[in-house]
Amino acid sequence: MYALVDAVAFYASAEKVFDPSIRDKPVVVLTNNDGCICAVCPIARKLNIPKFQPYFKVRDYLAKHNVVIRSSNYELYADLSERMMNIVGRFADNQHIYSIDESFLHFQNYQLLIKNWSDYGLQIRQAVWRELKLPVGVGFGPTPTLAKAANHAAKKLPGFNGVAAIHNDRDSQAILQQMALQDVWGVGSRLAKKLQLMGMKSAADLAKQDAKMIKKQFSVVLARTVQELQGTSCLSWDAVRENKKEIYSTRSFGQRVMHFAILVEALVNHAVIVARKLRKQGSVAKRILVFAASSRHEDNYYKKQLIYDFSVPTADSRILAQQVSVMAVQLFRTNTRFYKVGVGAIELAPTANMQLSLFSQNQDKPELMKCLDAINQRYGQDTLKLVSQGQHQVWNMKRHFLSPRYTTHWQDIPKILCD
DNA sequence: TCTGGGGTCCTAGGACCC
DNA sequence: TCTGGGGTCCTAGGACCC
Repeated sequence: MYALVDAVAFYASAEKVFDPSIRDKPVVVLTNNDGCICAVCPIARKLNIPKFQPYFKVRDYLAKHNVVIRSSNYELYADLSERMMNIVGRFADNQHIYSIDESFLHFQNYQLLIKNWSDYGLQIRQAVWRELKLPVGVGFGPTPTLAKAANHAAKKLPGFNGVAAIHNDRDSQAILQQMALQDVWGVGSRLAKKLQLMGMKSAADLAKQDAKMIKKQFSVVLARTVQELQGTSCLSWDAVRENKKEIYSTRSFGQRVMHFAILVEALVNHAVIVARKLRKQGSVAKRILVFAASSRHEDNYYKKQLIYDFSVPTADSRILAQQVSVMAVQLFRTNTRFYKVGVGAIELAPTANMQLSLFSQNQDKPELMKCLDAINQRYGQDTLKLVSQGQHQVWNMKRHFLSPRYTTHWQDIPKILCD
């Protein structure tokens, strides 16, 4: 049995944890640079506020309905996420953290002990609420895709109170019939449209399809989804938590950037982030991609990207940063209003069998990196950093509606005032 | 003033080679 | 008369997810 546990409108709910005064109000959270709406709490959802709309387009509507607006407070969310994952992880022998607010659980030994999955889900829900004041949804199913579907039902369909369990075909039929095609994990708006043209109306119709036919007409990926909906596990537990094949760090600037030095500084910071993520999953980069672009919404849209192959694959922050700053020279163009830059490691190898080059000296200092990670882990990100990462980071993002970093900064710790 | 997220994986089509 | 293949690698862009 699998479970998927995730938070209800995680970012919006996280904002409510330390600010009970907004718990009964509609709350939305904006993406980086306060660009788009990325989380809508259940109360705000009733106002039909669409996700991923540019904020400036709905600003008046939000103001009219007294919607509370918050910028993304990643430090707060990351910390709450970690706590939530720890609580949820206690309930199974295997956990895979899928995103900041979702984790899959896999029950092997526990399976024998659990009599009633719905009750068990309720226990998970109650534990997270009691210890963290975050609402979660819990879905159980014989495959990861069905667990996802059950989770969707738990939160969106009437009759389930945040917990749903699929034990057999009858259960899955009942839920899939009420599910839209694009609510299936792996089916987006594009695929949903095509499937509708073939006469399918609900997730249940997709589940009825012949996987071989789907593979022929669409892709392996969708064929897998169909089989998963039918109750055949295709994503083995190991596949669910496989290492990433690409690792990116990209960001748009708070203001347009026209200076070379600032562009380089931003790119170096992305390189450092990519290097850290690589080390975390035990990979080294064989090939990296670096890009810089102006805004798509502007005339003379400019984008340039470059690829570089390391003769010796690496996850060393210094080496990646160095290479990226060399490449920045070719990305830069004068009189260009740069809007977004990024670095990606697009071909990876495991650290364990690192290929050494015959001709070039290996500059990697894994021990130094280990030390750097340990210090930053303990004292906060970028406590120890490269000089080229810069001091002030003027290019950083715009966050006008930022809440306090309640759990990660001493000066922001909640105070209880007594008269 | 003027605004438009970030991350990962997949694939179609082009370039190149023999 | 006049035609003409197939594999690999690369890359941009698409699709999906949250």
